[in-house]
Amino acid sequence: MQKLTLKKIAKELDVSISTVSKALSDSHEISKDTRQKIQAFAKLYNYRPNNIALSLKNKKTKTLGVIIPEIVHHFFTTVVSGIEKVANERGYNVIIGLSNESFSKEVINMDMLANGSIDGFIISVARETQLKKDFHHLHETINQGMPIVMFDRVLPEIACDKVVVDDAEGARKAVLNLIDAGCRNIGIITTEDHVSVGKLRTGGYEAALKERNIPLDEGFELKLKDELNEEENIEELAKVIATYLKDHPAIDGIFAVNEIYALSAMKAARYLGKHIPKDLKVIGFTDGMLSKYATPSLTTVSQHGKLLGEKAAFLLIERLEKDHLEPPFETIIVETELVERESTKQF
Amino acid sequence: MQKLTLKKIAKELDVSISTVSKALSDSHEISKDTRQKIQAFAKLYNYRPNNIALSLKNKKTKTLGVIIPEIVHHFFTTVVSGIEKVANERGYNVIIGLSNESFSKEVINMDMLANGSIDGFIISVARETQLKKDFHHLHETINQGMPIVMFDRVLPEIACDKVVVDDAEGARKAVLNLIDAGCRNIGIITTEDHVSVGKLRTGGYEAALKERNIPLDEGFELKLKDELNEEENIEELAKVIATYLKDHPAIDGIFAVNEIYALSAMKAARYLGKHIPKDLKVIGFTDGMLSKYATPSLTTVSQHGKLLGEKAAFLLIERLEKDHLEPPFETIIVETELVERESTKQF
DNA sequence: TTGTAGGCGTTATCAC
DNA sequence: GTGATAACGCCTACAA
Repeated sequence: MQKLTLKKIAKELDVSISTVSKALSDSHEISKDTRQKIQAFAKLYNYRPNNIALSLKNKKTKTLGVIIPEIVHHFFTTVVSGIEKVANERGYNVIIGLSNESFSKEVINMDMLANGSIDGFIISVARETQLKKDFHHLHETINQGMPIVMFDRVLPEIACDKVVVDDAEGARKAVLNLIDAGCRNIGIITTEDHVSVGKLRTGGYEAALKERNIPLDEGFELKLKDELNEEENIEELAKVIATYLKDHPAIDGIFAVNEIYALSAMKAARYLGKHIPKDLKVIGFTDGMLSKYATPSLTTVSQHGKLLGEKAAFLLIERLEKDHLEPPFETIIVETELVERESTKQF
Repeated sequence: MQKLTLKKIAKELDVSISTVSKALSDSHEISKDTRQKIQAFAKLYNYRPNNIALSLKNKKTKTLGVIIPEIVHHFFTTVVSGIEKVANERGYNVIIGLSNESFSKEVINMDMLANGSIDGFIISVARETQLKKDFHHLHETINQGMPIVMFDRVLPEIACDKVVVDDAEGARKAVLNLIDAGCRNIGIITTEDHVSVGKLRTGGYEAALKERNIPLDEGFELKLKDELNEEENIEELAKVIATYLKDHPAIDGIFAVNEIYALSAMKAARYLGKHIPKDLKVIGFTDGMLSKYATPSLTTVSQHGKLLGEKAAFLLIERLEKDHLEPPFETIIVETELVERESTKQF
């Protein structure tokens, strides 16, 4: 019971292939009789046109390539769900490629997909790519006429549509919230500078302090090495933060650029016998499961990942269907939202 | 700067298409001279064969279709990462389709992919599909010669390769652990019966009690309605569990069939002033982030999702490449592992 | 050593 | 109203 094709239908009903094709698209060129006969037959044996053949003919695959650094990651996962939603609504499929934060895997994955498998990319670049600043694969892709939409970790060097979280503003609002809650010595736990979003969030932190005339204390900025993000270094992470908190006993508020850092900060505070939120208030970035279920539950800056994914897919599909690959390009900023929970409660 | 094709190279170098094709596959039919010339040209302009054309010709797409109920879900996400790893190693791409636990979305998604876009499926069926027991889409797919590998939520009614977690045994080990830790009145928080894994885990729970001659108390089994799994019902969930715990004050151990239920049980216990693990020990199923970062950290049954995904991809690719679609089919059981943390510590 | 022709499944154009 | 033909990009058996 192999797949049915136009050819087989044609042979079976003793008509030509093109007659079948036309009949199935309900063309008025074909007599009502033959049309109905062919349609009935096709329906009975559940004929479906072969996507691959259509792709070859139309030079459109109706599938989007999504390249993300990691899939076991709540934020990216929400973005993908948003992409998938819009893609599906508009008849597109979604192929996922994982870079694992590696430059070469990102390149290989894109190469694999760029050769006809997809119509366009939605990508959040790997950390290593940001570090190396080697963007040849992105340039080549665009030069070949394949549109790219970047999200979250975007590159100013690349001319394409972008969807970003309002990182700086989200961080600013978070830090202002800490200040309003009475914190005066606010620390930040962030990533190394090459991670664009880490840098932006740090910028927002600094802006908020400046705005309220709180002097910036360099020592209050803790930049954590990339290696500490590995799963097996959970304990190590908390220890590093504990040391930092001990070295700066005045700190009464922490803004962390992600959930894990925030939770680790809470754990570290617990080691030191500090009560949260009484002695130390904490705000994280990325509103995932962890924040919701933590004890105390964690106040976070929600990024609306799903919405972000929807916008990215929308942007890409619009560009594809309008067949308009030239500038101007759009950058959509998705607003963040402060979700207040127990870790910043006032007494 | 459009994509380069054999045709264009042929015209450019004034040879025939087949010469180019042969030269690029380094065929000895072609003289060393022309071969080198063509290869150099192709390399210079970065020629890549078009995947779609290859797929059409070879009737192989080298891509796997993965259908899962949800992507914002740690377990499925780890499985996908395992699938992606093996797929990539063997030159396959991965298309993701989300069913959102809906029967019709599952059918639509599979239909969309089954028409040539992929070579085979890896699927964990939607809750609604298990409930409806309508498997026509799966049967049709298999009848058309497209192999399926089912994982986690598998159906005995379908003849295909399967990869499952050792649910019953994992549950049994967990409950035995509770008993050994001194619990005598052990409750279970589980799903409705139509969820296959919920049922299996409940079976393991009952087996463990029987094994240790602890009488089964029907009232100790709390079956939670599907609706309570929705995000917005977090608080509701904890309340239902709190009522249950209050109604059965003797309970000193809880086995929950997933992370959320386990965490909600801990929250409920906290409402009631019960100390964990002193008054109540808790074990969950699914070793995700939440368990690791909970306070107290949660003892769980780890399912090794990534390994499971790797096995599933391996099974599918093997079957595809051996071009052997007939029985016998294989069922691989991935062992679970009890990860002991604070929620079951003895005093 | 190189080139021609046919076919994978589809649709569109043009001829009958 | 129906059918033959070409084309999408590739590969390969078979000529030349």
